[in-house]
Amino acid sequence: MWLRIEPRLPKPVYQQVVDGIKESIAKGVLDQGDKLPSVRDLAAMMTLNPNTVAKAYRELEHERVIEVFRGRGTFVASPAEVPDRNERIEKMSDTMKQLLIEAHHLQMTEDDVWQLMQQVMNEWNTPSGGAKA
Amino acid sequence: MWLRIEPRLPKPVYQQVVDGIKESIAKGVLDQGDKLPSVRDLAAMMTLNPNTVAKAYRELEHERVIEVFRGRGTFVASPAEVPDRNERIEKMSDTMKQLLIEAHHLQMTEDDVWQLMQQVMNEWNTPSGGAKA
DNA sequence: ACGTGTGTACTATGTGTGGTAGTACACACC
DNA sequence: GGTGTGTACTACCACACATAGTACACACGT
Repeated sequence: MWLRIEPRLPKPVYQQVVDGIKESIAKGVLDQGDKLPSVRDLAAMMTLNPNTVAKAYRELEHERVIEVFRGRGTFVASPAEVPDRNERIEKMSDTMKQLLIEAHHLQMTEDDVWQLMQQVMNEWNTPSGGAKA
Repeated sequence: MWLRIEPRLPKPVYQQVVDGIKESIAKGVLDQGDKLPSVRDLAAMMTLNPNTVAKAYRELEHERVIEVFRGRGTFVASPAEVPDRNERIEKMSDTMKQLLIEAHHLQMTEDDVWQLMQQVMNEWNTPSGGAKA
């Protein structure tokens, strides 16, 4: 299964579902048009409450990551206009700024940050689940 | 004042205090040995509860960002061994990975991410509060 | 027309975190 | 001994997260 949930982590479970599915899509494990498990099925598989999964699906639909067809199921959406794009890029900038502050307090130089970023990108492009089939 | 608190934001207030102080130090607005306002004073200034500020100070002390002297006050610590350094760098990596996923869903290329990072670093080094006095 | 599979909506309940309020204590310094 | 400091409590409220259970609305195959 492409999803792994850790109820212990501070990150809310529904958010882990959202992030997990987005990661699977970004990695190409899930592709445009692929059908996702039903709310009830995924809940059973992950031993979660259907409401929790439904909340995750709602969020993903709002971000236009998936498409929901009542009575038929939910599917990975085709890339299209993304809502709130500017706001979300702004939030990415804030996150990066936070990274710089944290780096400073870890006594890292900006070069160290670049290097770490490079490493993360490499690991991202390398692993088995890499590109689409 | 170097601190700005927005109780509306989803980020907990005490965390905003923590981050705000760490940012001020990283920017050089606060320097090694500088005295911070007392728990009660800062609470009054920011219209917060003393307990909330105390919680922030506790967290900052745990990270060795500040030093606390009972009865005397709290001061910006001198750079030294940082606790949990590896764990925190791991967390930075996770954050960067999340950034890459988010970027993908915003239809950004890796070059776009690099460029944004560059821009954030520039803005970080530029502004008025820049280097130490 | 009906049954099944789907997402959705609602109420209720329990738990944990965040925040405030108030009080009391412990220590350092003048 | 008084003042300024951080600390430790207890109590209370608000909110988000999660679960549980029930019911509804829509699509599709038969």
